[in-house]
Amino acid sequence: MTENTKNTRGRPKQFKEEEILVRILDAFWARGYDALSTLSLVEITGVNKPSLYATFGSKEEIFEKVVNLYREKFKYEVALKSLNKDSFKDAIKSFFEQVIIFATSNKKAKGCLAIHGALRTNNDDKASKLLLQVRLDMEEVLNKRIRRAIKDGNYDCQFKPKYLAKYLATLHAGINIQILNDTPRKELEEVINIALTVIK
Amino acid sequence: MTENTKNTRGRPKQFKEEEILVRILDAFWARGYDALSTLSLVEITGVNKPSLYATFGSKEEIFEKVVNLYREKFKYEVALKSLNKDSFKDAIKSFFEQVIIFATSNKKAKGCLAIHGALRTNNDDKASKLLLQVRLDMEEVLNKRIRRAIKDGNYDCQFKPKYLAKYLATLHAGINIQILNDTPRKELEEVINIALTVIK
DNA sequence: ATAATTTTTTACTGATTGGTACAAAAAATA
DNA sequence: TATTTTTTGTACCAATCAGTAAAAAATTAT
Repeated sequence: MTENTKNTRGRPKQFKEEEILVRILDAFWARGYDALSTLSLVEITGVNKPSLYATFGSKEEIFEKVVNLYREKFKYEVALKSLNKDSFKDAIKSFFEQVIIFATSNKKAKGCLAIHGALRTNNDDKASKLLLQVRLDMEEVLNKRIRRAIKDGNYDCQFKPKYLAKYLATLHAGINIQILNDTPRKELEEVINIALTVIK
Repeated sequence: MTENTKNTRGRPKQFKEEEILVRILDAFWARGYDALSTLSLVEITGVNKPSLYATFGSKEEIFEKVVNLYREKFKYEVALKSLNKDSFKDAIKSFFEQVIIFATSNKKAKGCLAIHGALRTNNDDKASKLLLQVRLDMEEVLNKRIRRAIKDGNYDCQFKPKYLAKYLATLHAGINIQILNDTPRKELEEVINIALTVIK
């Protein structure tokens, strides 16, 4: 499916779907849903519109595929790399360090797609709802990590885990706005230092 | 200037500039800069386009006027009502209570214009830069309140004031994303309770 | 009345939006 | 070689965008 394997009839595709999706992800990440026109998609990918539509569907469907790519990317580059540390506080601290690295890793984009891309999208659009789900997923991941720490006796939590998770998700969102403000990385780390004094 | 006072020549204006600006503020607040078309402005205000352009200027200039309205509104309805409390922690806590009330006060809009409206705007647009300035202003207000508390001996600050201010601004931004997520007010208050344990 | 001034109304501009019809091109099959 | 299948390239669609030209309407000043 992904490759133009032998024995397929018809003119062969002149691009690889995955490569194109990655390029489109970067573009949506940098500019949001509404601001990125389908003509821009053509210029960025080098694939003309009818081919894009035939392969990926409408703009909304393209965005849906891109968001799924992003979720995997975030999961592997941020959550998995940080949250499985033994010490709970180290894990959370590492999570936010990775968030900063991740949010500034895309040369053109600033911050997290789930936050910036979402907010640059009409509220009632399907795209907006997709990205809300990504944000809620993220909170759920933090929630699970908190409860694991409590269960394993690694963290004496003085708050309701649900609300601590929401606090961390709020912090994550806020950090991303700071990234949009071009706040230097060093200052973000100071903010996180203060924020995480609530733990332990 | 604001009213059609006597002794003015020419056909009288059929609207009051201030009332129109307030209605436009609500609309930009709810939908952001890009998503609100000039045609929508006409429908919302009942004033047709040439009159709007003659009175307020281009869409960007209209937005600039609207942002200034918003800044005053925020200043008087949030900052002044809360930050002049004697106790520093009470002041900050009250600030966030007011933020929540303010962000949910507009029936149609959710959250803070400076955050939602901004993020729904192209990064390189003038509108985006205007709203960045509003966010930085807000941080500066918090910064001043912190330094005043330290100077007056009301708060033994263990952090650099600049970074504590940035932390609070980050929290403010995050809270607004949570409001976009439709997080209930009660949960937001729990988040703030946790967040403000860093103080004292 | 008539002239001067300002606002409103209608109708429009060129540019851009998401999406598509259609035929040429390139491959496998028969 | 001829046919079938799929993708590509061109050229377009109606809708919407921000912004405006020009004349009609409503007022004050002469």
